Amino acid sequence: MKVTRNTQAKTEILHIIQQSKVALSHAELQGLLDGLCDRVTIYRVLERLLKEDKIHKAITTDGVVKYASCQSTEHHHHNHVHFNCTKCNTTSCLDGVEPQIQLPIEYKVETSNFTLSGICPNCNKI
Amino acid sequence: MKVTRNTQAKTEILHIIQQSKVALSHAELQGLLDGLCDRVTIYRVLERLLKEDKIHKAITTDGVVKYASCQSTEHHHHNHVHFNCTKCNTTSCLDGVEPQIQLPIEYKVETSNFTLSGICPNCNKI
DNA sequence: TTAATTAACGCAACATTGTTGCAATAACAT
DNA sequence: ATGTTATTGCAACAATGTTGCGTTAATTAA
Repeated sequence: MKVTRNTQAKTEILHIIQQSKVALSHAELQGLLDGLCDRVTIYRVLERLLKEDKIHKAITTDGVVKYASCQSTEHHHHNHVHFNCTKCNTTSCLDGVEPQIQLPIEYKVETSNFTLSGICPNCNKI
Repeated sequence: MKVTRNTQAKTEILHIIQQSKVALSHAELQGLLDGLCDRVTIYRVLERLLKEDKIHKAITTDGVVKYASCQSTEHHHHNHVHFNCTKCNTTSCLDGVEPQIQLPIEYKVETSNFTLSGICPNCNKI
């Protein structure tokens, strides 16, 4: 694979993820796409967008994989925190928040996933 | 459900998890149990052990759910870090390590999942 | 020790999520 | 416009997780 093509599915999926204020699961994307493309295509497009650093993955505390767009212009900076609200069931990036971790140097970290679960400010008000 | 019973399956599953130095997935447990009980029973026992705070859940950076025993005598203290080695494919608790996170007070945190992925000290030597 | 109660189990069936192979399609460079 | 091939759709499968229900066995009480 040398060139990557901007197909209809890829364009639309990226657009949806970029418009969304919250991270979306495969199933949620499928719903929003409303039959534009096949289930399998969604998986493959997401894989490609991840590789191209256009989106990143977040995993909720119960193991659901969600996707969000990369806001920062600098890539390789995905060690921010995600918050999953158990009331409205949304997952969103806490962009400003960065965890400080001291770990033995013998560990070589490649990727990370920090997810908090609880009640978001919006649901807390109600 | 009022009383919880110490069944053979529950006893053995907890034993395996407590003996293990690494966190185990459902599939790994099933392999180790070698037909002692049904697949479904493993799910139900794990659920019960979680509720009883005997074990805790860790989710790897690619969404695999793993289970580990709770070392500390104090419960409700599960915000430690897990490390997932991509080489030997093991997930283990970094017991000493605790992430420092500053987040807006409006967030009410209930559970958390911090997982790092990369190369563990053991595999790094080789 | 035995009998009664019911938590927990096994099994079957299903739902969801993710993967793979392959022929058809559609981006895109020329 | 045409050729190349990345990407898609479809079908089939694998893995993971859930649910209902009749049976089994852990525990309590007689």
